[in-house]
Amino acid sequence: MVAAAAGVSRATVSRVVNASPRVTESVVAAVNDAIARLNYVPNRAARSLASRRTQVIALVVPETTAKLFSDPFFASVIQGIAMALADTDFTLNMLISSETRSEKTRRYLLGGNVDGAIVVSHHSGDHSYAQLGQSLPIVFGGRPLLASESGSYFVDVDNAAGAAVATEHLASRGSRHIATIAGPQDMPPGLDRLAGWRHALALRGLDDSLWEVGDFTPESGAEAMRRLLARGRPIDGLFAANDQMAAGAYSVIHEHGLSIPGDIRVAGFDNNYFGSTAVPALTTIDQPSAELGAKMAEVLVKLIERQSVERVTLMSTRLVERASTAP
Amino acid sequence: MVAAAAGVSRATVSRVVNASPRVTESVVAAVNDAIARLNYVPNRAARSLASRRTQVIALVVPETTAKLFSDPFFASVIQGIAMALADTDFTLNMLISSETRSEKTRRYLLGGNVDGAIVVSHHSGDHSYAQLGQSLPIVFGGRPLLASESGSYFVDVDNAAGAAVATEHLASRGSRHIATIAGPQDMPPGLDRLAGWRHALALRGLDDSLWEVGDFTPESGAEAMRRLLARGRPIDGLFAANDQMAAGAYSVIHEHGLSIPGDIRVAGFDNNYFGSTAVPALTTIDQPSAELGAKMAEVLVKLIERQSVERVTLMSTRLVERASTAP
DNA sequence: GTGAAAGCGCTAACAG
DNA sequence: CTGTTAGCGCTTTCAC
Repeated sequence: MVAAAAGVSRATVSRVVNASPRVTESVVAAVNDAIARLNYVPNRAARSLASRRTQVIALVVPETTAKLFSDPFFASVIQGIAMALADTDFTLNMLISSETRSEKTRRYLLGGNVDGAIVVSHHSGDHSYAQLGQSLPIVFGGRPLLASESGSYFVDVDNAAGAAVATEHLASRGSRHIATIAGPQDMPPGLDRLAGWRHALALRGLDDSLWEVGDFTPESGAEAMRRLLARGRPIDGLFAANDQMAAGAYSVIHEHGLSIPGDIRVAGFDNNYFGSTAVPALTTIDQPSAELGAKMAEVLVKLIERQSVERVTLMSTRLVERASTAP
Repeated sequence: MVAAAAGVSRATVSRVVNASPRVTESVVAAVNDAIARLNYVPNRAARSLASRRTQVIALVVPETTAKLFSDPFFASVIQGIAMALADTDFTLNMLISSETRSEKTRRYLLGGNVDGAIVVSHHSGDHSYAQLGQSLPIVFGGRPLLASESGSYFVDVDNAAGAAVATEHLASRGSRHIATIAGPQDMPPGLDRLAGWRHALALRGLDDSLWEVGDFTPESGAEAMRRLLARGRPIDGLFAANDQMAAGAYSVIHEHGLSIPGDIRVAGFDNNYFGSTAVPALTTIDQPSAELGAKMAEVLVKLIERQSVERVTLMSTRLVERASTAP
């Protein structure tokens, strides 16, 4: 180790690099100076081999969700993770784990190649990696679908609260027959946003039977809207569980010669450009996606460093009012 | 190394793991069996320390492009990289490198922490990391802006050809006064798409003075369209250098009481949902984004393994015809 | 507070 | 073809 040419031993240099408290100040300065001068960069491999810590965090992305990236929300979450980690000594290792290789992923994770993992999936309820949580620090994006897996650490957005806010907003603007296009009922966001809609209607004493299920795609939103209108009952408000489905619903509403917000006020959830570029611009619920990712990274790092952390972190949402719910 | 309990030496196990050709078949079988039985996973750190190869590839993302992820094109490129790498033993390490830390990134890359790097940026012409190419295998996404940096390896989409195809398509549908909203003229895609538009018009002997520059955002597209219309000259065709700007132009065209494609046929570039969700749906040029990423990974891996590769790889585009250019 | 010595788990010559 | 012998560059007891 050349830096030892700073007049000290390799061990001391190591201490300085690792910010050990028990090193004389003058020595620290001398070593740091030498490090800068020699352009020294510690070798990660050697370091982890000796310390038995890898400084690597895995980002597990179930491949069935190859579309993951095409969803701006997740892209943003991942960005948040990357940004948060950039301030630490941890490195991000993306694992696209297809179903056929999930066993391989599992072994890789347990093989001492990473210090912890972040699991992000469209099927965020899928905590099938939850069991690993006992052998390796893991943080999930999204609450588990099953209560039985509630032992895991996770960061989630408060879906129910957000949905309730959007619904109440529609009501406050005057809508009385508020329908919803819910997400898949086997995914927590699908369930929770429907529950939030119900909750808000209950508080107002409004009817909560006007709901159809979609799969978060624009097409499914259009179909669901078609089914809702086919019921022949009055509808003057719509809460779509995401902006994509709201966009799909838009086209059907227009097809039927109805206007937004004139005949039907519409609110979505996610705040992405499906909503912002729609005409009229869509009122929606904004999720702090990058912050969510950053929080996941933060929780994981604490977990790895054995600091105490909450098992559950819920991030709050924000209503973004736009033309689609004008009074 | 427990697997040595398969009756052979550590060295032999190593050979089997690394698929060395000179090992007796029966021995290979025995070792593999033991590996499976003992659930053995090689330690990456030890491996790279000994072999002096890290099996890590850096994905460098200049942070000035924090919006990088919000662009579906790049998200898809990154996905392609990740997918391609999943089939190899290489691991992806994302580096969000802010300007202030670019020196740190540089040192990290040269510090023996990675075997190679992929640089992806909005300012794809920025090959400021190009110099590193001499000490470390590097592949860039997008051609360099300066010819002087042409020594680097890069994978790019054939922007000029795509733009020409879109423009010729407008002409073939009957447009004779074809304008363009170009991208920034300090970015290769901005330059090349403008050049492609010019080229196509030249072949037809059409006027090529109708152009304005935008910055790839919808807002800039709207402003550019406003300026184009303000010229007071006839326009019956528009090629926007990306779908976002085309979307921006849409609103201005409609504001002016003009119809698409009735009065003006419009074509974009990128094929993302700005175009597919626009009304009428936008004819555009599709880029094989995921394949582009995959190709970058492939080229880099070959470079690392000292196989021969082309310095330049151009991927071809595809015209996606939609309502905005109906005859 | 600092140095010396002993590995971390694996690969890479070099002999056999 | 396979075993032996050395390290890879760093952290970490354990003395001093």
